[in-house]
Amino acid sequence: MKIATFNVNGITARLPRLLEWLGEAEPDVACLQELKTSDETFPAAALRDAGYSAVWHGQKGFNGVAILARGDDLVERRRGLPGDPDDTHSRYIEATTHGMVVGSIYLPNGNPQPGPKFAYKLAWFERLAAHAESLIESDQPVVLAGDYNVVATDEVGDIYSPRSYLNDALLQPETRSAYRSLLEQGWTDSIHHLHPGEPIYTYWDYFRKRFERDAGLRIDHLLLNAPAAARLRSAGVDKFLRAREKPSDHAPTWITLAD
DNA sequence: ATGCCTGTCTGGGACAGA
Repeated sequence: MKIATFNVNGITARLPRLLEWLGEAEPDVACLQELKTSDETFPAAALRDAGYSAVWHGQKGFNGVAILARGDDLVERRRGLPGDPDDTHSRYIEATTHGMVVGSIYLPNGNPQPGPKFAYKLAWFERLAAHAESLIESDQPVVLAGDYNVVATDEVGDIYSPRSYLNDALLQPETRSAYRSLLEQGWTDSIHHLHPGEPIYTYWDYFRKRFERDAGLRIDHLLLNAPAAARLRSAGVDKFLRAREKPSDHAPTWITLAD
């Protein structure tokens, strides 16, 4: 069982890369973020032709999350996080498939900080933690996968160098503390668990030759509750896709679970 | 010291991203 998360940075512009990656990597489940398109314009037919059913929560121009699955039914169980009916951003969708609960997460970036965007990030993080608390004890495997917009530490496993990101919302103590609190509920950070300290990045800025220099960040994470973690076998990043024409600035990040 | 790129909506320039 292969489960992936991929911030596509615009599913319309990224459709060729997305389709070729689905064909090559063959994930059973794929969480997508930053669709940047409305519900009406989501390319469901092209994905269906590629063998994937989908649930999605779009938004015109920015945000937007989806879950794709093949080989089993995919049933949406929630769109949006509880706790703020006035939140208009499309940043969370949750479904059941293959006997698991899967959440696709696009946590707010939060820049510039301090400011209202950073406050929104921290508030959204609290709502995510409250919802995660309701999932952690599930007897079913639960996978919360997505772009958390958190660099967990200053260590080289998480970021090539913190120097040019010191002021960034992704590295702030409040952001890291929120992520740590979430993990302390009992979630396993898949890549960190299997590859502690290894520089395995999931995002590289488009400019300053950041990809060519492997000057990356690990901000896309797959969090597992105990029944899922017990089945964790491997984890990695499909860095090859970031090297192709018109790539996303993120690369697909994946785990495999024992069947 | 800095979105230096990129996508989207739009129709040229702003906004968002990290």
